[in-house]
Amino acid sequence: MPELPEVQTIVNGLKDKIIGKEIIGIDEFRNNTVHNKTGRKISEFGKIKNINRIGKYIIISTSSDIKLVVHLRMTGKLIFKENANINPAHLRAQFNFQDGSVLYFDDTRNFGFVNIYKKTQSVDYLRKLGPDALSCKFSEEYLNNVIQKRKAPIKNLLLNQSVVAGLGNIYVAEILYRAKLSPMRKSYKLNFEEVQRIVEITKKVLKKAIKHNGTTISDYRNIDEKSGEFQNFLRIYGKLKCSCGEDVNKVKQAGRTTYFCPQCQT
DNA sequence: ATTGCTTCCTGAGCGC
DNA sequence: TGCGCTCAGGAAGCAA
Repeated sequence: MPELPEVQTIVNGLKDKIIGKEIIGIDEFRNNTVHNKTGRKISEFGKIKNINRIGKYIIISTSSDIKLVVHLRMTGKLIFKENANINPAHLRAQFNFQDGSVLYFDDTRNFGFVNIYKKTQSVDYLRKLGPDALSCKFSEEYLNNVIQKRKAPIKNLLLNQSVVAGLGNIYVAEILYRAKLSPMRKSYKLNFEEVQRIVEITKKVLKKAIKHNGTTISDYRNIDEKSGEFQNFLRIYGKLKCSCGEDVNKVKQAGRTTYFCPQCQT
């Protein structure tokens, strides 16, 4: 469910609420949710030191050099409460802090996970990620270089987390619409000016979405269970008509729904 | 190496 | 009301 802006909104919320809190335990309510690869007891993890984001991954680091890697996939939510007083419908795990506050991990479809490593452990799936979409490493030169060698449609390439980390189905649709590029265009056929447009618009759209706390279509909520507001700024994803009057086309690309306007996007 | 299809899982929304 | 079908902000794991 969540893409970069939604994950960033969650990270911002967590920074506000849980830095400095000591983890005293993690309860698991569904199998295969929490994977502790540290060889250490959860009671030894210490206090939350920092929270970061790489692509759609949330990285929570602690004072005893542990990192908790959380991925929410389609329906995962993190919900923070000062007291353990709610019972989320699809609770998979909860983090208990020394002061009685709780972080719930709720996930309807069971696709998400919490993996725990020592700081020094190398994490394969993180190593394989491309540059984060908001980092300066995701530049015109970088994307142009990657794109020249690829035959896949530009939409599929932008969804590939090893090319650029953080984009998902909604934001790729919005970016290509605003860049006036057809999602079906073969990557290597884009010229440098078009690549520039993609990179520039990507950063602009993501920043604006973060400012509006992400996009809520159905499941996504921040850690206070509040919806985002960027759905009010969507121009193509989920739309029936383009502002030009043309019907929005809906096709499948690599198993995912693509929305585009055949008039405006070429 | 790159690509795209299938799969994991649950629930919402729709037509009948 | 209820059944069956399709669809969903993701990404591993395959096979070609």
